[in-house]
Amino acid sequence: MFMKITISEVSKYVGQEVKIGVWLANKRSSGKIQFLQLRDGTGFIQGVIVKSEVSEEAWNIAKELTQESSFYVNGIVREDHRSPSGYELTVTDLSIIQITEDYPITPKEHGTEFLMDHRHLWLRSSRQHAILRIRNEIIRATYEFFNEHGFIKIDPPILTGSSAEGTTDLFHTKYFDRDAYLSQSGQLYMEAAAMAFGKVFSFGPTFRAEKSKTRRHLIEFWMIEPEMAFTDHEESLKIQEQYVSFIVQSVLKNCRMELKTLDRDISKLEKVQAPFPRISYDKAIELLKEKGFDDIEWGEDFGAPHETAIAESFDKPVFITNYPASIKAFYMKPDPDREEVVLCADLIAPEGYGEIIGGSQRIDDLELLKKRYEEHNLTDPAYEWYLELRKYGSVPHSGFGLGLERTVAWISGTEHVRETIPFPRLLNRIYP
RNA sequence: UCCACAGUAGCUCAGUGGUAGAGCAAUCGGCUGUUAACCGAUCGGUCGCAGGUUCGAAUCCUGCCUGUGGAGCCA
Repeated sequence: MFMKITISEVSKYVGQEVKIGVWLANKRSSGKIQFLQLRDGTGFIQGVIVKSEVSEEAWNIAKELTQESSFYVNGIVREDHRSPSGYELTVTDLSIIQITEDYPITPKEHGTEFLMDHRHLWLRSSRQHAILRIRNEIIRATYEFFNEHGFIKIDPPILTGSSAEGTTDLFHTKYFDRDAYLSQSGQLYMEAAAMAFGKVFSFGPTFRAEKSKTRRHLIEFWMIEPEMAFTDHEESLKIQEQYVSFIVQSVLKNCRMELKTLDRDISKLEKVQAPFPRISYDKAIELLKEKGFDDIEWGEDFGAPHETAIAESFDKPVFITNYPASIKAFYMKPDPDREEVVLCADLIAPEGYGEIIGGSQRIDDLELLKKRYEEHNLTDPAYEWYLELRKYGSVPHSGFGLGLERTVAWISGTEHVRETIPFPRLLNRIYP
């Protein structure tokens, strides 16, 4: 009886005969020898089958194998310098589970539309594997970091009775006889959670019904939203840079193979160590004018080309701090020394990947928050509970939101966020 | 919503007014170290849809549909 193992474990079984459940990724044959490119979800390995060394039956089965056919393979694990992974499997026997016919994704190049129509199969490719394993490592490191730093995970609702910030378009649905919306941010609920548990974080999906159509946008995406009581903006920035450094270093440590598969320039990631540079909104405007952006004026928000230009001046992620209050969310706390700007920061990733974090210190004064409600016409009684957080033991508190897919795109060096989530929801795509 | 570009074989593309093409995939055959293997053969078409111009349209014109990239908005 052979050990049933996975491809990820082969290094422990050199010289032994093992059994692996696999799919055929590709095959090259040469008359009396066949090279089977095998995958089992944990990795890839080449199986070599030689006609003179196996039964006629096994040889004929191997000849019938088509791309993505499923089968059990028996073989002896061998170290081999000719293999990219260092190991090969000398096949001794095969038993077919299913012969696949007409697998749509061939070893040749394909266009994005075709691949996205076959996303359920595209996930099997080595490149998609690498990206989604890096995504998994970032998620794993996120839990590790926040648990180590005394945060507890709190899950905000996905169905809400009103919008969080009143700015973006929400997905509308029915809640029995009433109106409801899919969450575009858990933040307001996380503020309530911070007043109950001190330091909290959420990790979940968010939904934006905006007609955004760029490489940085998804309709459904995942956010990590920490919220911290008794924490000012400065302390929040320190947590943010430590957190981002931690996930980058975790990926460097635990996803070497994946980064290599993706041909990622590792030296750029190695520089991502806290502290990160900071530039005020005022200074950023000056910097942009120096770089030839004559059209930008104080009080305007930055577009993607502006963010990229600012990020180019640094080799680490950079915080842009203290934006004008007029272009930021209603709940952000004004700078006590300068009422027209707020205590906030966006973290811009290097290499043109754009904003990955938006954060701020929140207004803790009841009267000021009421005033902001009026200015923003937030008369919906569904917001009443949020005001009460400032009525019963209000404390200084700060929080931020990190966009998972943009972070995965940056760290993995993936051009478009649609490849950083298993089944992307895009403006014109809800299939598969 | 706006701007630009694209739609021809299962896939990736060439063909820009005169007989519908190539590579890959698939099928059959050959090859004992292949790395997107290679070699030979076979199979493969509503040229996005509708209308118009023309002796003749994949090709020119109009409208529509679908997609891609970007803008705005945002993470």
